[in-house]
Amino acid sequence: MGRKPCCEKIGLKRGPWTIEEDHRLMNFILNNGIHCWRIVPKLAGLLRCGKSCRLRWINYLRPDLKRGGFTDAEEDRIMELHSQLGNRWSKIASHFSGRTDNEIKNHWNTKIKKKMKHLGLDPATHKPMNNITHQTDPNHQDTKPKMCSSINNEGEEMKDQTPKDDVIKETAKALTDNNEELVEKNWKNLRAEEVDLESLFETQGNEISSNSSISSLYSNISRNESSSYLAEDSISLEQWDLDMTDPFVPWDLFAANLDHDNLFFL
DNA sequence: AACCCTCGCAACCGCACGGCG
DNA sequence: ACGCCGTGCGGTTGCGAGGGT
Repeated sequence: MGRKPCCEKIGLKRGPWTIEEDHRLMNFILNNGIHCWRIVPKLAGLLRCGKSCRLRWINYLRPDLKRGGFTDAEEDRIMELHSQLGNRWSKIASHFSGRTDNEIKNHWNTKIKKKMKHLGLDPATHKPMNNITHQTDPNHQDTKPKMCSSINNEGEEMKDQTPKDDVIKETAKALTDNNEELVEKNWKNLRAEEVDLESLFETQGNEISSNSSISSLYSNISRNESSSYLAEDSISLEQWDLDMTDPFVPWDLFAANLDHDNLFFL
């Protein structure tokens, strides 16, 4: 009746890995490589199933993992690849060095999905959705940005949006008019369309260089851009980086001493 | 202080797939 | 062609941390 389990579950440990288990697995793999995950736990002296060992290695112990928060560029790339590949996380992960499919999948489900909904895009289709928020907020209709170039290829959905050039002109005027609210609003949309706002700011810089309010606004938006998409996310990327750093495992030392010839199996 | 809720991440589960005899 | 086996993949769950009441 059905397939038998991949491993004998009785007597095997489950749940979070201990440091000692991590060290045992790391030492074994680095000394012996991986030929059969099923026998790895037995030979390494671990009360885990092979699947669990594989997952732990791939998602956490592998020395080439990047770890830490995703950059805006990475997020944009994930969205672009997701629009082309769908939920094929391993395929998406293959476009990034040092990122795992699990990591990307988690980031998608916890952050990017929210970000897209916030921008009025359906995470499943990457197309604009009829959002109640937009219907009740007249400002949203003109500022709905596109996030992915692939959506551009579809064409139709974007035709009714405010032309990018007009928004740029409007933003430039808002800069000179000291209209902080409009600058901030347009900034997010233009940034989402990959408009070089730094150049725009420099262009307008002569006229507003004495305007400390707009300058500081620009700095604040630039610095906190990613978190500004998500008003509910109060953790900055810097903070996240710190939180994501594992204090117990000396990765750099580990990687520096690694014989990369042993990683043929990755 | 205690409880509840939400969020993010690590880990698990079950199915799919490919290699091999 | 078929069944077995090991591995890969994507969806889901569990749990700890942090914030709110």
